[in-house]
Amino acid sequence: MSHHWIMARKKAYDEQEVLEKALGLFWRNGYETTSTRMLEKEMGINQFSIYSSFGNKQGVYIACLKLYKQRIKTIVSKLDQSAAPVEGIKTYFYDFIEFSKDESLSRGCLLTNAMTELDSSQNSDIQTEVQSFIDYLTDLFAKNLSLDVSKTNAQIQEQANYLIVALAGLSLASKSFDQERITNYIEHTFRTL
Amino acid sequence: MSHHWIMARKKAYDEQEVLEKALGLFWRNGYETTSTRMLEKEMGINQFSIYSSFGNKQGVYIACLKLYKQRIKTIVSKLDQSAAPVEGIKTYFYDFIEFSKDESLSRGCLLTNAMTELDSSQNSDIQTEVQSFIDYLTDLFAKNLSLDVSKTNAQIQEQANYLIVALAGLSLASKSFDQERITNYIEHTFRTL
DNA sequence: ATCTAAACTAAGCGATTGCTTAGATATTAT
DNA sequence: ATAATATCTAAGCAATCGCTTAGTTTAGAT
Repeated sequence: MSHHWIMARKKAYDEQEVLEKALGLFWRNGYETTSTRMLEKEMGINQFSIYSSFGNKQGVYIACLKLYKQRIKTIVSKLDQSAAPVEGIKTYFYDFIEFSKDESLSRGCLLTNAMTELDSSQNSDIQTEVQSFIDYLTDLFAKNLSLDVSKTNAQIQEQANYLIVALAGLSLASKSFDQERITNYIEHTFRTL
Repeated sequence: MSHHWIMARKKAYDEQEVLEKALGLFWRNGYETTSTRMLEKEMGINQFSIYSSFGNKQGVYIACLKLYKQRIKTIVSKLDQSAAPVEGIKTYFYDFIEFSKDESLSRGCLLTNAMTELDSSQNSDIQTEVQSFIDYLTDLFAKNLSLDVSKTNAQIQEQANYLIVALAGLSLASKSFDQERITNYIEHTFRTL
């Protein structure tokens, strides 16, 4: 019993590295449309390896959602550190558009896409993953809005709620409408704040 | 050649009637998730009948899109006939929420759902079907806004563009956010107009 | 009554889905 | 070297996909 056999062979791939590839695939195609064969091809590893690393298809997807959150942290923390009330959020909107751009068209937000595509009754793990980010971002919006000391708490909550819905809407709209309409939408959105 | 054999046996179902069932299914589940077996069960007719009436799965879907347009005409024509600038559109937003409600949660807009789910490069027939409605509705918005004679043409175009994006956003948001947040969003949306 | 053909039922088509498994290969501790 | 075992390849699993087809039933035209 004194001898234990740990690691008989090294993994030929880096889990984080192949996840990046999977993220790109899911982001472009959505969950259902992406098959395990496509994942296999894109990630460059065998199905066996995928399942041994992530359990199942949903496991890969959830790992991608977490990676996505990590990736978007760049612009989120920029918002977090902004000292400009309202303007910081507006900048986040534009940063988001840039962040989710793929060639000419946008892929939208992976989290919003997940929310739209997957039934809310099923896939509660995914739903939790999305909801927690929404709540977190709403709080950040509220925090930024409260930099304007003339606003009441009630106003702040109302405006933060408004903006998070507007952002979700923007995510969808950016996938179908042209840049001019999007810019017009953002500018109009912030006109009341 | 003088005799021609028209109709050897009557259809046991009404095409419009079974389409209503299919519409409900597609609206709840989306295109990909809805299988031909599910359609068979819901429509109450055999796959053979489905394919002989509508060609293929996409044929059923497109017929449903057209039926949907027909159904939503109730609230669209209400907007068309409205003499109240801005307020008529706001009413349309609320009417739309009511129209797409299923029990407690919304199913969103079938056309917007189609736009989101289906790749814009593929399914050009579907894309055309959706786009024509968007253009039509944008024109109606512009027409309503122009009831306010103090607005310039440029303003009208800008605001109509803003509102159509906001409506698409609302369609998505209504599927995930609670009624209070939705109401708050609509009220805020119309504050600048 | 008989012929013709559209509308039905039910079985089945090849392709693809998510996932597993048998067996070869590589790496580490003894 | 040898034994042990995690990781690989590649084939294959049952289930489901969109769609078709063979064969029966029903109805109108003669």
